[in-house]
Amino acid sequence: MPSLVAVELHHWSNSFIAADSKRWTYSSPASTPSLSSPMPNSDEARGEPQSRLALRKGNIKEDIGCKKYNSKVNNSSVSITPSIGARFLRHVSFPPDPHLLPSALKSCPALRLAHALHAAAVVASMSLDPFVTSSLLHTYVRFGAMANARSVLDRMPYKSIMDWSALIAGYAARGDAKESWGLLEQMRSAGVEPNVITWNGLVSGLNRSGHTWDAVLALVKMQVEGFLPDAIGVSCALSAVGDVGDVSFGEQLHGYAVKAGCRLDACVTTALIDMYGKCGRADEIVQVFDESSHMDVSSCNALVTGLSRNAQVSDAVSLFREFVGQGVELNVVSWTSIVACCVQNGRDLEAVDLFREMQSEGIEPNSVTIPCVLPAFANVAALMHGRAAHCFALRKDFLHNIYVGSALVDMYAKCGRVKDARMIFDAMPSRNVVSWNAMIGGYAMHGEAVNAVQLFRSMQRYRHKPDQVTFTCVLSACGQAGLTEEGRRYFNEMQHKHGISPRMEHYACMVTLLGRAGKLDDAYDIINEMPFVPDGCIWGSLLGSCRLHGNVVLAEVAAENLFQLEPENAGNYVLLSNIYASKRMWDGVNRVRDMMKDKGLKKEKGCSWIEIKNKVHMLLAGDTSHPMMTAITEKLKQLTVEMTRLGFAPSTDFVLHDVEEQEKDEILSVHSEKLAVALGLVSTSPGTPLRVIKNLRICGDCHEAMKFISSFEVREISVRDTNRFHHFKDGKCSCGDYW
DNA sequence: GTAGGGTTAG
Repeated sequence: MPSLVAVELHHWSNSFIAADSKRWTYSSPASTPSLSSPMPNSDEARGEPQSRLALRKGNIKEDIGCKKYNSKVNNSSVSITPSIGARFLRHVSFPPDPHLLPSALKSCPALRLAHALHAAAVVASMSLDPFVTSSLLHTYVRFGAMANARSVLDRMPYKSIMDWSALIAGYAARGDAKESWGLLEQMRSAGVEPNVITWNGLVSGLNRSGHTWDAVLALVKMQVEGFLPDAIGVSCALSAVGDVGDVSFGEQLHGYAVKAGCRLDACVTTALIDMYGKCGRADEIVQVFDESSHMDVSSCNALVTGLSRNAQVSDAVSLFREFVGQGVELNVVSWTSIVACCVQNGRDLEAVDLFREMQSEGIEPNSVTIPCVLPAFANVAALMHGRAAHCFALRKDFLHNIYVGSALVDMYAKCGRVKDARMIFDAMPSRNVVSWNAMIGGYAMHGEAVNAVQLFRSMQRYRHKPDQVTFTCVLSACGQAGLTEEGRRYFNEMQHKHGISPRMEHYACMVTLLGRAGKLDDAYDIINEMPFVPDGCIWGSLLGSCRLHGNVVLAEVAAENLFQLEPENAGNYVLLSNIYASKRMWDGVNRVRDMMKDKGLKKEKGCSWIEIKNKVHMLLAGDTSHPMMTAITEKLKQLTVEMTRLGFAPSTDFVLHDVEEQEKDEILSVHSEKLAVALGLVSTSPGTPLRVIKNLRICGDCHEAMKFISSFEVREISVRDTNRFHHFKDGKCSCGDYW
């Protein structure tokens, strides 16, 4: 019977919410008579968009969108009205039965439905039934509606230890440490003795809400008050200690766990590995793992992540392979961990391969996997893979997740689809500094400086605090758009208004910004004022600006510094030589030529920026007469034949998506691209013409294309224009790439 | 008929 209620509720809640969204979203709570005292709620009362309500569904951790979240407790109010209760009762087939309501609440999928059930209970005079109230309280805690939960508890004639504990854990998990401690006291004064579970709930909640020190202190206090922390409390505290990075406290907890006999508990092992990994103790994590008695998948995952954190990427990957070979039942966390490990260490193609392998193993990605793998798609400009991830996220209702949204914005921007990025950005129900940075950076990356600056202003209007990344994007955008004075102002505001000390990249942006505007002396002053030794990017930027404005004196200063920092970089010498040549200072040209000879450096083919630029322009413009185009077209034909032979067909979703984007006349080329990208990722290595194909069609920025060209035409190259500087070696971009 | 604490992936 309860399961039938659950099915009906689920069905009913969907239609109720769909039909009633306007009313729930926009109606003023004050306009409806209140049955009980104002019942606090959140989004409706604030008039926030309905999509935000989706946050309340299901797993709170997942919905808030972060592992350890810190969200404010709701204190606004909405009324539980008799009309809602009555409407609810008219809609369902079951009677308002005190035996059924708890079951209904147990399977309740949305907060507003819980409100309706609450209203129905009040209408049917069951709101004081102990089972009903207890269920209501736990349901409200589940949805994070703490003020609702509190109000229920206050009215409960009998408050059990479970009720108190749930509320305390709920407040702690929502970041309201003060309220949880207060409740603990109230609980005591009400004559209920807290137990280990109450304490553990407090420790766990504080840890999850990011109040890491509070969590550790709670564990200490628990012990002082005579409760012996068990495996659960120790695991939570270890997790908190890892975030704080206090390894000595972690070691004490380790010792305690041994004494208390819970060291070999699987969760303690995992938490210990995690803690040592976060504290940079790579040796300890292996030892703790080796000591554990059985192969626990969580410990395996923690080990992989721990090694990854400590820059032992190859070890992490080979260990993962060993686990696969040993038949360890790896789960979605395991696969996400290894994908994240590769992405974070610049192994994008390996990450993409592992992601595909994960899918072929039948492991479905979740809302953490998607933002982990998206940067890999973004970095190799695999737009179609990115879109597939977008479609998947849409189907799985992950788009409200702030990590998923931000990663999609970043992916679309890096793949040259700035408008798509903006669409995702605008639809995000909530944003954090990462989301803003992704969008502002996306604009800056594609030269849309005005949009970048405008968005930066809106960010401030929304009272979101910019960080150092935001300013890198904004300063770079200002430099590109020639907004010199504005850039200067932001550089000052960054330090004096926002308290952010400029880093190397901010100085590089300023040197570029001033240099480009012809204020070379100011640029030089900035370099001299820097609190650290300028790197090659800084001097390179100045040298580039000197080329632009024909300033030989400063060019010589910049070049001298650059030659010391990068003695083997032929591009620097060539640039100085070009500056001399533009002034017809042939002595200077000869001097540089001699220097290059002495060092055994040659002006390699393809070394000059102009040559590269011309090639990129030809490619991007789709110049079919270019010899490389013939090779690409030929390769594409081969791939298409091969794909057809292997029985691959382009996904309908993609085609429809493209049609919607009014790219009808490009459908054929999009098809080809998909085939090429798909097969390219299956069976080819980086540096094949496939990258050009992708860049050619989908990447508005020539950055990736340059990277590609340099990877197979010359071994080392330094490319600078007035906006950016790139140093390529063996196909890798090693400096000046702040994105 | 309800109900309290668990580690690891972004």
